[in-house]
Amino acid sequence: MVTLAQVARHAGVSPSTVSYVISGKRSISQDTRLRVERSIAELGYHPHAGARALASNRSNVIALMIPLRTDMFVPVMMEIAIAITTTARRFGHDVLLLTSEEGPSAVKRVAASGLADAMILMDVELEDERIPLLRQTGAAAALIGLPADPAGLTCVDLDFEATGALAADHLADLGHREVALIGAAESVYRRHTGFAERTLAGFRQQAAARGLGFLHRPCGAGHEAASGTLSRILQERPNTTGFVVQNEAALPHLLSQLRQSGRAVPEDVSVVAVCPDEVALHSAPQLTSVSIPAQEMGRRAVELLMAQAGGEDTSGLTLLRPALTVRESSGPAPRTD
Amino acid sequence: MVTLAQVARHAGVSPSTVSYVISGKRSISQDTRLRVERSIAELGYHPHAGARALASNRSNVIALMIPLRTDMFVPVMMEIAIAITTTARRFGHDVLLLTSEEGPSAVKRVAASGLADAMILMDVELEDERIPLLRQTGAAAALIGLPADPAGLTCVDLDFEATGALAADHLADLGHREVALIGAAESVYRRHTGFAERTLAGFRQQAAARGLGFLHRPCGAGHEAASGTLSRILQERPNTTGFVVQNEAALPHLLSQLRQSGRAVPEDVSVVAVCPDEVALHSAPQLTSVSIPAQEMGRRAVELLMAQAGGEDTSGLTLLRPALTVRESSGPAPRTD
DNA sequence: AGACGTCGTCGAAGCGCTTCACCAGCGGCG
DNA sequence: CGCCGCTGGTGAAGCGCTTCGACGACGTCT
Repeated sequence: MVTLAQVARHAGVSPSTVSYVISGKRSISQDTRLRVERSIAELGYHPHAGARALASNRSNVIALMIPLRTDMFVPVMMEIAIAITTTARRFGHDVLLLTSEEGPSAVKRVAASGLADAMILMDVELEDERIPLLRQTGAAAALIGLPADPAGLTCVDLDFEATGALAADHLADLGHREVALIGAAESVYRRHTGFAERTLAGFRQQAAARGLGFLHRPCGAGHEAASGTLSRILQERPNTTGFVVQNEAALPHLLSQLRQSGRAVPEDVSVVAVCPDEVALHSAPQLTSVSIPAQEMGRRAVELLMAQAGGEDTSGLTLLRPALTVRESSGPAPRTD
Repeated sequence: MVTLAQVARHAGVSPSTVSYVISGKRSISQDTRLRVERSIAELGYHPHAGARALASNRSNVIALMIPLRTDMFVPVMMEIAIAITTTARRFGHDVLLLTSEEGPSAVKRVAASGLADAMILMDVELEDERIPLLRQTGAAAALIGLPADPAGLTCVDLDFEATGALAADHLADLGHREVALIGAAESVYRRHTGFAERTLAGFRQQAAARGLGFLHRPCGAGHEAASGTLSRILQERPNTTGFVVQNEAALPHLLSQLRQSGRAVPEDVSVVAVCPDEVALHSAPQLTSVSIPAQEMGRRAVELLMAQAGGEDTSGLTLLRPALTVRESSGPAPRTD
C-alpha cells in the first residue's frame, strides 16, 4: 500500500506538504505542486479513507436509507439512488447503502460511528420514527419526501399537491365532469406516506374547485388488483371519463383492462399518469403524464447536503414544480348528448 | 462523541480490555465483560469506523458496483442489492454503493483507499473491463454473473443455460414443435452480457435436441418494441406456439398483444417467462416461469465473500439450479390437424 | 535600513482504535 | 514443593492522515 509518507519522500517534500497539495488548504508553489502531483500519479497513491476520516473527522460518505417496501415503484427509487451516487461522486463523496431493515437505530449507529457525514432518507412517512433520532443526534440529513412536521429539516420532493391539482385541471380543461384517482397501494396510505396523501389532497381540492365529480381508490400492483379497482370504480360511477393514475405497476393492467372493456383511450376515457417519462413513453397509447423528476430529486438532495456541510442553513422545503406533458392518452371528454 | 477510552474509564478497565470485549478475540471474564457491556450501553458507545479501519486495516465495508444500464430489469437489481445489504449487516458489514459511471477505475480507488474490504460486481460482461483490475489489485471480490474467463474468480449466478434448457424441455413436453425465445434488449447481447447469451445457448441446444423449430429475437422494452418483435416472429414462423420470454419489461405488452391478435394463452400459445415470481404472479394469466432467485444470489455473494475473508478459497462458479413453476400460461400444444 | 507581512514549507501532535508483548496470579503436575 | 502453562488483564506502539504553530526567505512600507 502506498502512503502519503512515501509520496512525500518520492517528491522530496514533507508529508504535510503533500497533504496540503491534495486538500488545497494552503497555497503551494506551482513547482512543488507539480512535483507532488507527479509522484502521486507515478506511485498510484490513493489516500486511506479510514485514516483521513480519523484525522479530519469527516468521512466523505453520505448514507442513503432506502425502504424495503414492496409497494413502492422500484425503478424510481433506483433512479434516485443512482442520481444521488453520481452527484455525490462529483463532490468527492461516496454513498453508503442502508436498508430500513436495520430499523431507525441505523440513524444512531451511522451518526455515532462516523461512518457517514450526512444522510439521505427516502420514503419518509408523515410520522417517521427516524426523525426524532435525527433531531436528537443533530446529524446532517436531507429527506426525500415530507414528514408531518418538517421544521428545521431539509426536505426535497415533488410538489405532489400541485401534481394532483395539475392533473385535475387538465381533465377539467378537457371537459371531463367525473374523474377518479387511482392511487398507490392501500398500505402506502395506511402508513401515511406523504406523497400519496398530498396528491390526493391536491386532486380533491382542485376537482372540487372545478366542480368535478370525484372518486379516489387505492390500487395494488398486479392484474387482479388493477382490474378489480377499475371495474368497481366504473360500477360506482359509470360516467367517469377521466382517470389519474399514480401507480406505475398497475398502469399496463389498467390500460389493457380499459381496452378489453371496450373503452377507447383517449376517445372514451382520458388517462393522466403520475410516473417517470420513460414509463409514459413505453405505454400504448403513450401517456399524458406528470413526470416524476427522480434524478433531480436525488441531485438536489445531495447538493443541499453539501451546502449544509459548508455551513449554510438549508432547512426548509424544496418542492419541485410538477410538469404535465400531454401525450396520446388524454383528449376532450366524449359528448354526453 | 463517546470513545473507547471513555468506556474503559467508566467500566474501570483498560482500553485494550474494552477492545477485546468488543471483538471477542480474547477470553474475558464474565464479570468484566458484563461491566464493560453495561458501560457501552449506558454511554451509547459506537466504535469510530475510521479509527477501526485504520488500526485493523479492515473497513467492514463491501463495495457494490451496480450498472447504470437502462436495459436491465431494475427490480431484480434492486432486490439483489437489498439482499446483499441485509446479509452484509448480518455479518457486521456495511455496503458502499458504486455506479459504473465512475468507470472501471473505481475498482482501483476502492481497493487502494481501503474504503471497502471486498466488492461485488453486478452486470458482469463476458469481457469485463473491471476484471483485469481485479486480478491486478488482488482485491477480494464476488461477481454476480459470469465473465468469459472466470478462472480464479468467485462467481454467483443462476444457471442460465439450464434455465434455457428447462424452458425448452417444458414446451417440448407439452407437444410444441415451433418455439421462440424473446430475449433481452439487443444492447444486452451486443455488450455480451453472459446471462442472455447463456440462456440462448441452453435454449437453442435443448430445442435442437428435442427437434423443435427455433427462433430467437431480442426485444426492447415498451409496447412498440414488444408488439413489433412479436408480429415479426409470427410472420416469419406462423406456427410458433411456444414462447420463452426473458424480458420482464416487455411481458405485459407481449401478453396484451397476443390477446389482441386473437391468440389465447394457454389454449393457442404457451408462454414461459424467465422472471421473478412476483412478476409471474401479477400477470394475467399467471405465468409459468423460471424464477430469478435474486435474493439468493445476493445472499450467496456476501456469504462467499465472508468465507473468502476467513481464508477459504471460494473461487469457482456457484450456479443456482433453475426451477420452473407451472402456472396458467402454458399448456398442451393445440392440435394441428 | 529596519521592521513587518506574506508565502511556502516543515515538524510534530494527535485523531480512536487494534494488537503485540508482557505480566500477575493460580491451579495442576511431576 | 517448585515449576510450568493457563487465563485475564494491562500498557504502549503505531495505523496514515490532517492541521496547528513555527520558521526561513522574501518583498514592502515607512
